[in-house]
Amino acid sequence: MTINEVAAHAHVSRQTVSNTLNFPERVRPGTLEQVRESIDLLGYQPSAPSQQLRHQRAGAVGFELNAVGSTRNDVTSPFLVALAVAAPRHACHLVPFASGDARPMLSGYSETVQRHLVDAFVLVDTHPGDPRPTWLSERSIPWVAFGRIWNDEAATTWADVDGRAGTAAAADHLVEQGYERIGFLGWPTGSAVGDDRREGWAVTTAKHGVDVTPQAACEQGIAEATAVAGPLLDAVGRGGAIVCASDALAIGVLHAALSRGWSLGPDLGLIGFDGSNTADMCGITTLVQPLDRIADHCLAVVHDLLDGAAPPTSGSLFEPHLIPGPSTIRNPKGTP
Amino acid sequence: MTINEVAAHAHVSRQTVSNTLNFPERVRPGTLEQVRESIDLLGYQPSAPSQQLRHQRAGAVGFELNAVGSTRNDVTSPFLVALAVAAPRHACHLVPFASGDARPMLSGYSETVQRHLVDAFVLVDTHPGDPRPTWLSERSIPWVAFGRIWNDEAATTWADVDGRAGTAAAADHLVEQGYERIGFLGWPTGSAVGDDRREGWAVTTAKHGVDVTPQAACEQGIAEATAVAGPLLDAVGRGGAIVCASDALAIGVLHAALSRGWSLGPDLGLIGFDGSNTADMCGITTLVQPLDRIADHCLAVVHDLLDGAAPPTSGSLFEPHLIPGPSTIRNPKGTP
DNA sequence: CACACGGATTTGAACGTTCAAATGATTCTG
DNA sequence: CAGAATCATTTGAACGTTCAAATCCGTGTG
Repeated sequence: MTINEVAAHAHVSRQTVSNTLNFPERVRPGTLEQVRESIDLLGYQPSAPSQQLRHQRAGAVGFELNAVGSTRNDVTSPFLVALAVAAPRHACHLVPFASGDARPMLSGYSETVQRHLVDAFVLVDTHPGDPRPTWLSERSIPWVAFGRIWNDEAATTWADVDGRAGTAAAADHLVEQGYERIGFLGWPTGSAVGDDRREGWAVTTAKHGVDVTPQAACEQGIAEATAVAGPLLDAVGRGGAIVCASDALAIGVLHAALSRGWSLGPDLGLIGFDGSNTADMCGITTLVQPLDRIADHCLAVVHDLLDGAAPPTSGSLFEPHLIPGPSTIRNPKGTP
Repeated sequence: MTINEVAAHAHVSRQTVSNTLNFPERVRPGTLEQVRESIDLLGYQPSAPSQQLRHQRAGAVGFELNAVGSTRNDVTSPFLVALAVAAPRHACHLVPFASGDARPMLSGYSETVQRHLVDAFVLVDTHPGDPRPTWLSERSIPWVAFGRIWNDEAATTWADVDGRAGTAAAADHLVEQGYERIGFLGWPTGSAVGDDRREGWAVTTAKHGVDVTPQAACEQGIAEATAVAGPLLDAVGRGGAIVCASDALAIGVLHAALSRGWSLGPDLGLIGFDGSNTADMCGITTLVQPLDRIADHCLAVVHDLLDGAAPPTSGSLFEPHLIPGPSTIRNPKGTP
């Protein structure tokens, strides 16, 4: 089904059909309706390759998939879904690609742009020393990152979750639920994300005058968390609570708690971070990242960049949303 | 960088450049080398939109993303990565799309084909009554499924994991490790996948003459598994083992075991299914699906269909691979 | 030495779309 | 009522590629 077939059916020229879709105000109302009828009747949809060729724009955004399947899988994979949902709103589609292990790091990026398969990228799993932002900027290829850009203070095309606000909300929630001893399990000091999340907890427990606020740290992982959870559980005691920097850590703590015969909620308040499926299935209260809004923001940014607009004046932080689960219900059915 | 610029640089016509890439045997050796030099020097890569337009083929495969983020997330999301890795080998790329909740079920499929964004689909999360296979076949749009096709016995364009072989390997492994009482936790009878997995365990434990083989069933979910795990643990007793139909179920059993103070391995042998990240992080022995091979097979099938080849004579089953973890080490450091 | 033959290379056309310019139809103005 | 102005519509050209047909050029043959 091509534009010419529609034109023939509606007894107009191909350009009138084109105008009907792109500049309806240029077409006389009567003709407009008639053409629209033909379009609907024939189910015409313009061919993407033709438009891409004509416009010299792919209308697509590249997305490197290596990260999915890594430790941060819980976040990046739902984020990809959020991007796919948001894409139609920005008149674009996604092209995921995986740079094979054997090939140069950035080959996937250069190939997809050079072949005009994509005209911009969404980066995930950005980290200090990440070569991608500078590499792309040097070639003036538009990009936006989910996650802060550590290399370059001046970079503004990024969106991230407000970890501080998240753990603050977690601490608020625990106090509200009646927990009086609130610990924190995070990652070793030095990672900006981790420090941010720790600080939200620290400031907020202080604000509420919580007395017992032990903390511990370990690498991201369930076994790692279980290993260091002991002293933390001792410190907050039965009936205390722990805020974790990630859902994996929370699950590790859960295992440690179960091993001592503590049950989630009454014996231990527990809050994770990221809104992973597993946390939900375990009944752990968690901080859900607003991935739909973040995805929308990312696509809006690259869309504007492609239209030649100036980059935003700063990166964007999005507050996570606390989803209460059984793990923070202190009195399942009863009065305080 | 277009073919014309390369042609000018190499002092030949555009068609010679085209032939250099597509039919090198038509080009005189001397010219060939000279043109190749220009191509390398200028870093030319043919434009995908042009080729798509000319060939009337997108060279892309559609992939519906709704399923990712669902309960089967653990499998579909790594499968997408496997597809992305395999895609370059089949000279194609992926176009993931999400049918928004508000819109008709199959709109994503019809739009992407009509716009020539994709020319085939890989289906996941197929289920009895799935409208997609017939809908696509009626329109003679090539497709292949990861998961059996329940509607249509005659369908052969699918690949799936051999659940029976998987749980059989699991039972073998447990016997080999010295476990003498081996139970099974699966899904309610009726789901073909679940029944298949149950049977592998049943047949193999019988073969080894295992005496104590209790079983139980519940819906897919961690809490659900924990809820029904009690009697099963009682039946196999301390030092027994349990094979599960999925990793989520295994984690549910793990929680029940931890609550009784049992430790994985010595007190309870535990095996999950699917090779999820979480199972790995929990140290649970699991059956990893060969997603890379399955992805490769799927893309090969649609590629052949697009070339007009006849569909395969039957669907393909792939045996999962058992990855041993601490959860099936009966004697951490010692003799039997 | 004219001529057919073969391989190497070039030119024309087309894929479906949209921009720019040209044409056609209508109304307004003097 | 001729001519200008405005609006609606059509035609030509181009995006980069590849297929098909045409041209070129050196060789061997009658």
